[in-house]
Amino acid sequence: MKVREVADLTGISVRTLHHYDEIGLLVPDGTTEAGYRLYSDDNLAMLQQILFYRELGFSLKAIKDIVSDPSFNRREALELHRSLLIEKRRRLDDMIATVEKTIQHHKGEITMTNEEKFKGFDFSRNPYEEEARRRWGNEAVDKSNAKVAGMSKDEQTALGEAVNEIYRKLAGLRTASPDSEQAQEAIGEWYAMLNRMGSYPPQAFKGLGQMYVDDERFTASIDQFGEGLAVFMRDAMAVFADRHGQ
Amino acid sequence: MKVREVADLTGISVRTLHHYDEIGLLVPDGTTEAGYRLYSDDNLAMLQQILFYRELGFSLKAIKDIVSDPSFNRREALELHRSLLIEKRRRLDDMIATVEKTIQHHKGEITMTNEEKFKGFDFSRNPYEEEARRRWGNEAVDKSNAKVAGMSKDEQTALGEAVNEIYRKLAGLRTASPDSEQAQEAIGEWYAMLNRMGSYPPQAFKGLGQMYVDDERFTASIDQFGEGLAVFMRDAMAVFADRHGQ
DNA sequence: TATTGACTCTCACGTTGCGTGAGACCGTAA
DNA sequence: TTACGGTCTCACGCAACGTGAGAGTCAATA
Repeated sequence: MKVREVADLTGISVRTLHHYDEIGLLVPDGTTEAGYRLYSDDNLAMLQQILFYRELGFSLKAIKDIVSDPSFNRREALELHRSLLIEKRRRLDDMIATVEKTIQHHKGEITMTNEEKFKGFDFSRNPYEEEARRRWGNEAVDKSNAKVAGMSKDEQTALGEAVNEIYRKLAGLRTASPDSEQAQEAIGEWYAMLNRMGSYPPQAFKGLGQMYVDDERFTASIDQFGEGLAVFMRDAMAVFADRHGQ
Repeated sequence: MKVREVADLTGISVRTLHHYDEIGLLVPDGTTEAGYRLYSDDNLAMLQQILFYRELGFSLKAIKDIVSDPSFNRREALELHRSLLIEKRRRLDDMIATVEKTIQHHKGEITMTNEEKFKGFDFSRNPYEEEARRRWGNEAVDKSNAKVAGMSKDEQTALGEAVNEIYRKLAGLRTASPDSEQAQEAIGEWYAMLNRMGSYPPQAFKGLGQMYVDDERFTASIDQFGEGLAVFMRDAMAVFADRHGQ
């Protein structure tokens, strides 16, 4: 496919495709003798990934790092996308609620604090680090700090909220069996998430799960999302690690 | 409130507030003798509006035009916000569905066309909407969007089904003459349908029909119901408009 | 065959919406 | 009165393209 066709298909501009070529983010697989860019189906799949991340507010540089990472797993990435998108929708819900409240407020029906007025619009004020320190203790945070520090505020916020999303999902499943399909799928998201921040081979993942139960600080903060969640996660993580390690 | 307080409350940076002051988008109501910016509650309300529009992707210049317009109606604006946010969420739903489909696709369970792969990613550059805004102005399009966005999922599904029904009926008639009684009756239903969503004077209706043929994206999607349907509809719509316009 | 007219290419500068210091002043708590 | 954090105004930097300019390409048509 030539530039124009790709542009029409995806809704982005020709200039944008040129730009992505320039910075090496999306280099077309082929060119005609005349120098026309020719995009393959693989290029299109890659572009889809790029647009996913762009929509989520990642910088092009960050996107390049992500998709060119050899450990980049398409399937896990897609599942991460899904949870990030869901998180974004949740934020939109907050904003919609804020608007509706404001409308009511204008009708004089209720009162709003200034803080309420901005609920859902609070993107850059990032609870990630504080919460993470609370949740995992300082060492764990320091370890992943290198990676996280390289991210933009938006990316960090997205991550922190995605973490909450996974916790909530797991909390909702915690009465099921840890080796149930749903539980394993959710814990797989958690695994993918952790591997965005650091490198966790299955054994480390399993050990981390054990720590959730052994270290009461972990237990306490995890169980905020639901009584017994830490134990459930430990078990699910163990099953996951055993199935995926060799 | 001083800059820092506003920044903390809203999650935007001090620099951003300075910037908004510089460009005259949000000038604080007062200053101390030392030159410190002092933001009033009105300023905060205005900032809320600004952030609404910003989140929706408007440029700061556009936002300035909007909020400084004397005819700017806070309540209507808020209701428009709500519907635009809901529309955005709907697009997010599309994207989530696309991701889920892609995940299934990776599992080899279903196949996807290239077009499907990009559904939901065609945001502001939506050619239909842009064109419609150019031709009939913003209010008509916004109102139509608002109406559709304000519907429940079920209602939207029902609407979509009704639209398809009319298309099918028209497709069945497309070999007849565009000014035949049957054709004119069916196109009349189409006219009624459109007027349920927005306001289309006969001339706009005629123009819309022309667009079905001029813009190949329209043509393609309409002709899915039958080869030549777009052309047939344009002709029938022109006849209808001529007969019903004054 | 020549000529459109739509498409593509590569520079290269312009624009938006801030980020990021630098250097100076303000305010209050010890 | 000295420290220390908040605030001010320049002013340059940067990402992600937009927007021509000028030139080559390609298929259809006169």
